[in-house]
Amino acid sequence: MEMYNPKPIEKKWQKTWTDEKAFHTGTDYTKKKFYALVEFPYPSGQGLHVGHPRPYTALDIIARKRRMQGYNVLYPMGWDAFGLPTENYAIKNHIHPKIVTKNNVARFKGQLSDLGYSFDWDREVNTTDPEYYKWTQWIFLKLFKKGLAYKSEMPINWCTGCKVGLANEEVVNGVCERCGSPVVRKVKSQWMLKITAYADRLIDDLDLVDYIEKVKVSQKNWIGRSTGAEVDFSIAGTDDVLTVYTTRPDTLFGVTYMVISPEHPYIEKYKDKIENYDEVIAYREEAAKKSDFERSELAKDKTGVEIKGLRAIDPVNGKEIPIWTSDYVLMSYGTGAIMAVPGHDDRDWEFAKKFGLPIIEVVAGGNVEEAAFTDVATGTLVNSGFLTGLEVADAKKKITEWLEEKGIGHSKTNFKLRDWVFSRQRYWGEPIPIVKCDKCGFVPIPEEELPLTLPDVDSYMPTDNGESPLAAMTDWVNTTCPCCGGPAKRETDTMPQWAGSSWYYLRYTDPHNTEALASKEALKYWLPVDWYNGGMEHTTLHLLYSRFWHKFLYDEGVVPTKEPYQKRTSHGMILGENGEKMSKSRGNVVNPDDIVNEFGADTLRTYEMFIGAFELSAAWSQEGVKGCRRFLDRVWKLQEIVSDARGYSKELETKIHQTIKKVSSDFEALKFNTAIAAMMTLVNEFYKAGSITKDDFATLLILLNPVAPHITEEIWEKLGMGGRLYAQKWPEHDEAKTVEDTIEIAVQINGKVKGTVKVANDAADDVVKAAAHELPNVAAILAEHTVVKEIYVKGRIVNIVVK
RNA sequence: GCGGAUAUGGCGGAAUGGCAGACGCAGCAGACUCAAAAUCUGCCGGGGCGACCCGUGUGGGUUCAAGUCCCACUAUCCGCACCA
Repeated sequence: MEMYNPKPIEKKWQKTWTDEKAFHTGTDYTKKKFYALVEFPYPSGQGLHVGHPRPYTALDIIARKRRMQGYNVLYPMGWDAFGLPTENYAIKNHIHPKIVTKNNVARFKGQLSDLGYSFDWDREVNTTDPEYYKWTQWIFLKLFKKGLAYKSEMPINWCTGCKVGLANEEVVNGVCERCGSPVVRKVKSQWMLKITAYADRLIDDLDLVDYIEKVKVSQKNWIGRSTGAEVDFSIAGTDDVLTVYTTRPDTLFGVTYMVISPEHPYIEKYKDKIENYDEVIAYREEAAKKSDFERSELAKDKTGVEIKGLRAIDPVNGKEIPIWTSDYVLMSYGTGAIMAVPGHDDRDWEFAKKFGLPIIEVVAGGNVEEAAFTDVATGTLVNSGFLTGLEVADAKKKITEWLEEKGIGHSKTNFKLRDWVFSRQRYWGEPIPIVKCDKCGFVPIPEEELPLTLPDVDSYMPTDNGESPLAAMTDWVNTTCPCCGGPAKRETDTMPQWAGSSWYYLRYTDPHNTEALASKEALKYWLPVDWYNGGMEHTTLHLLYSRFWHKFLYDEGVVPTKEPYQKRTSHGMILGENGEKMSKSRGNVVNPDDIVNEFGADTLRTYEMFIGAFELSAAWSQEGVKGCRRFLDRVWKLQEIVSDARGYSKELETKIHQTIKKVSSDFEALKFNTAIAAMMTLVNEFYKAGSITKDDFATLLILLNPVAPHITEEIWEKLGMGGRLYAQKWPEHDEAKTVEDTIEIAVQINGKVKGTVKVANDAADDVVKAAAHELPNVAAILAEHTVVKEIYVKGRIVNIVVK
């Protein structure tokens, strides 16, 4: 028999599957459906990385299994192709991003094709295709018309050297990654999407879906819903109040100072009253150099400046307290001002200690001289006037009622979630379909004019003043107002990469539709996505943004479901051989092409699934790859022992049924490593038996087919099994046949294993116990001790407690 | 800082509270070979001649029984809103 040679086999079957339209998604909407989705890749210049095949293979296994189970399966693939790296590459090499993208996509597609995935390539989408982004723009217009897209002054990272806005990632330790110049925050008018309007539903509707728990937790934490109160503090000598948000209104009697963000408008408003204005402004300029992230870190050194000349009055006791400014208070959360309760908040405590501000205990239970006491479950109020003696929860309720009665505060739900900054001063993104007219303001372009295509430009560099490269295209920018017909200018910012990926799963259901983003029938049939797998790194933002858009489209009557994804799972990263993240600079990147060339695609697929627990990161091992190739070689050579009868019959039948059961359930639980281990064990058993029947082999081939589709299809054909393997029915196990005739029971004395006994699987309890007592070393111990207790766990263990 | 996760042989990892180390890699020994590779067979956590003893990051606890449950630590990794 010839040796297993994967290359021609894989090419042959990839071509056959394409010719036979084996994985073409049907449009018979009466058939039961299954929509499997993996995150579409960003087609980078580096080509495919061995991290990509992990999730793709996992859901390819599920998709292939579902087809064998009789489902109409949608398993699509596409390209999330707008983005910074392509644009930066284009700038550097003077190649149009369109061309760069086209080349990268071709490379990625070729590499993916070599891996034998069952994608329906007729449904390929590309976010940079005007026929695609036409609908991205259409969704934006809908949002705009509903008042969910608005302009606001937001800071950007501004490189003082390159004179361009930078992505957070391009800012390293406060300086520009490229030129090393300091980066400062510069305020710019930007498009925002009002995701906060959906904050409650984005949390509450998590009850409707089956996401792995840590994904739900990360969504909830990101949204960060908290309930507390807004409280007005009068400013001494003015009619004004300083409003703060607090989750601990119960600690109002413990307020010893207030802190406002360096950007707080009162600094300008009370410029004349502030005695040390210059010092305050100098501090603000210093703070502007730090990111929110750096600012909110619990740094050992808190910084801040007292605002002299401005004092606040605590509404509960009329005490006058100082107002400070510090960069740990962010303008972007709450009201940009806090009441400081150093006795019961860690950051306030640090600050008070550093600047010698008083600390008052108002909740008993800790030692506020040592540390802030923040436990809300056990504390009782002290030194708190009418709140003294109450539990924290009751005090919160009572003080909130009191504040509302007096008209100086009210309960308030707050979210950490902020509105979505939707503008980018970049070329390679979807143009925002808005024009600005001096008379009419911001005017949406008419829907029938979509797509608003990106004009070709020669230079993709942002302009010196921080505008998008599109701003330099005067022919394109100058237009007429769709409303009044007068002169108007186009919006020159583009959308972020998140835009295209927020709705791509909808387009797959009907990718060539020219009338709508997808037909009602297609959406009704295919939604929701049954199973969406992606990286943990996308489980907060991408998932949140696409859920937000979906909910909006649901409100608009465009989609029929409240949630886009019924089930969400996540995979771990593939690390380099040294256990570090794979990267060019570390020199530990493994290219899947090399593995396919040397061992074959089936080996790569098998290894990626065998490497470890799917949800955990795993280090690559070239030696481990060899082991998987060896396994496939052994499967191939099973052809030599096929005969009319099995070597041993009953035991092998039991093993086969156990394997069907385990592989079927392990695939569903994403436990591919143990499923493959079980198939390896079965192959070992086949060899031990010496001979197997065609049917035995057929069962193994079907089970292994989703993992290693080419080799199994080839053997299927060579054995003359009839038809195509991909079109076979998934096997069912017979529960009765999974039970072994005799079982081994461990025998323990005081929890220590002393030996095992073999008994019939239906042996009565006392028979098993008697057998256990007869074990020589057990009998010896029993002769010298008294039995206190004896436990028999059926089919597992006997534990005899003696003294 | 905030949020999430992880820790088991030389390595990747397995184990509904019930025989720790399945399966694979590496290693060792043997078979085949002039030889090597490949393949096949056996061994393979540590200590001890042995009966046995020790062993799942650390320290406590619950239980007849703990890698698994509880409490307190330690270390490492990932994300943090303009990377995707």
